[in-house]
Amino acid sequence: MGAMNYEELQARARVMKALSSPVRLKIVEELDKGERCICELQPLFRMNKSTLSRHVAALRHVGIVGERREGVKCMLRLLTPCVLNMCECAMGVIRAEARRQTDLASGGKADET
Amino acid sequence: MGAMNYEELQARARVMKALSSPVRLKIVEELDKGERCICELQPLFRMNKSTLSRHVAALRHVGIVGERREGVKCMLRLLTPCVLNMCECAMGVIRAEARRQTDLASGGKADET
DNA sequence: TTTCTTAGTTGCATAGTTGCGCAACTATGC
DNA sequence: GCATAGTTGCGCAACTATGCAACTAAGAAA
Repeated sequence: MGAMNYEELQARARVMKALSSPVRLKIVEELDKGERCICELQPLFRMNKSTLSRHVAALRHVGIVGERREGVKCMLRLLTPCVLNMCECAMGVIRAEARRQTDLASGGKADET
Repeated sequence: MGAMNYEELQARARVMKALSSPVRLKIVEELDKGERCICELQPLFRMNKSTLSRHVAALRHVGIVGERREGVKCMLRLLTPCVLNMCECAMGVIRAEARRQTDLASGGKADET
């Protein structure tokens, strides 16, 4: 991955930011199971529907989620299942850090994913 | 990747958040080339060293970056090169979205504005 | 030793951003 | 008309990014 200009870095940062909320990650996780409308997502969260709508909008805005109108509902789906890889990578970081903490406690050295 | 509890989602969100800034992404990009101290990173940004120090701290805090003291300097390095995969994934999302925009513009499928 | 220099961190103040609920709105269908 | 599904404007509280200045840490010089 070569040197990037600032616009590219910003674009990437926007994608990361869209995924930097547990609520939005949970939405992604749910949509991975299949299409859902917001009204189906709502019972999974105890928050105002306007707030949930904004979280979904954030994901739509960067192109992670797409919508298809079906009567009164907006059916949502993942446009880029690639984001699941990102989640896996994030887990890698978390596991590596956890390992480091453990190894620190038991005297050893740790590294890498 | 099975259903996750809220703590796991939060942990992932923290990793994403650490990468949700163009400055921090650039730091990661630079550290991918090899160890660097903050004083070597500084010329790449036109910001106060305290601000840069805080960006680095954010990356250290989630376990993306580690440090090794060498005299007066703190040599920084990527602990989890896995984050580069995340960046690649983010590029995938960006490219997919760009493609969608292009298809829309050239009178493709959807209606939209 | 003490002082000086370089590298980095931290407290504080400020400007800007985000997340949230509430209420009002649009849009679709009955 | 009414009901359901979503969006949007507004205001507030919490958080983030930033620069400045003061600080610590380590080595070099006097």
